[in-house]
Amino acid sequence: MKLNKKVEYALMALKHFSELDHQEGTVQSTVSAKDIAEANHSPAEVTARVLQTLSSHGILKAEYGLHGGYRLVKDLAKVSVYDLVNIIEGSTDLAKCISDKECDLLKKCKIVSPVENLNKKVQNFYKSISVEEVFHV
Amino acid sequence: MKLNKKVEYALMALKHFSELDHQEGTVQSTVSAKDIAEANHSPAEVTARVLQTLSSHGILKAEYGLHGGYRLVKDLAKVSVYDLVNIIEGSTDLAKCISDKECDLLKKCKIVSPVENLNKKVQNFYKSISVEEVFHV
DNA sequence: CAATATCCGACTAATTTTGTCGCCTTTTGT
DNA sequence: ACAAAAGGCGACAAAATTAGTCGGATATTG
Repeated sequence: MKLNKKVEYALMALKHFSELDHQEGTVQSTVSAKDIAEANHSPAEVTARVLQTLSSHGILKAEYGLHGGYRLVKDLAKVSVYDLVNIIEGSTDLAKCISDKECDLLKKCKIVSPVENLNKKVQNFYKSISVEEVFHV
Repeated sequence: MKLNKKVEYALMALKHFSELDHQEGTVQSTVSAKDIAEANHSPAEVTARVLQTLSSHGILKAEYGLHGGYRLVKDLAKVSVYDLVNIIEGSTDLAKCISDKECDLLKKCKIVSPVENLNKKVQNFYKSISVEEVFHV
């Protein structure tokens, strides 16, 4: 039931981007992975990987080169916690058995549908919360 | 964000108990840890431990001896998913830092209150779902 | 008093999470 | 042209957590 570090780093990074104020009509400047990591005291390599993942999913946009880095390109009001966790962790399933075709136990067990039921409720809940909403306490 | 095995075993066990039909006004018969484990194909020792935990928290009642075992003594409509996870896992915190006084990172980081905020929302959600509700798909 | 239960501490094994390293490609400034 | 700074990515190593096992103690019943 815990958030993992990568999701935390992603949240920290997104918060960093969301706090950059930038002029109306201008393009927000880029921030390098290194700078994000330093600002958040998060390990550089891991942070870089997280940013790459966010970039490959269209939340950030990456730019190569000397003054490269990342830029926020998606409205965080339109990114749900569900989206974020799926992007970073790859799944929001409550139990492995839900996607696991080889689970002997759960084929026999009586709780597959109850767990699937709970799973849907939880996922819908996470879908209902945007990242922006999380930041505005 | 995943349920761990112990919680799954607990759900399976509770479902087992909830399906024992028993006469109005009579005491529900006991089921041993061994029987529960066999019925659910769950490892005996771990299952036993889970049942002990449920027992020490007043959800089941244990009886020693030859015809001993466990008996459901709490209305599952009054046990929330939040309760269950807390009993089995000891915590429902989304991030370690929330209870961890020694987290250097999070003292400096910008997302403690956002994460606490999200944490409360999630916990309230889990409080709103009873175990009985999970079983009645 | 033997059989069958729960109870519980300590331990091991397996898995997952977390972080690191090395090397690659792309872009920019000099 | 080319060095420096940036992202991209596969493979690996370390740490932490989760899952499961073992041994023995206590309680109850026939």
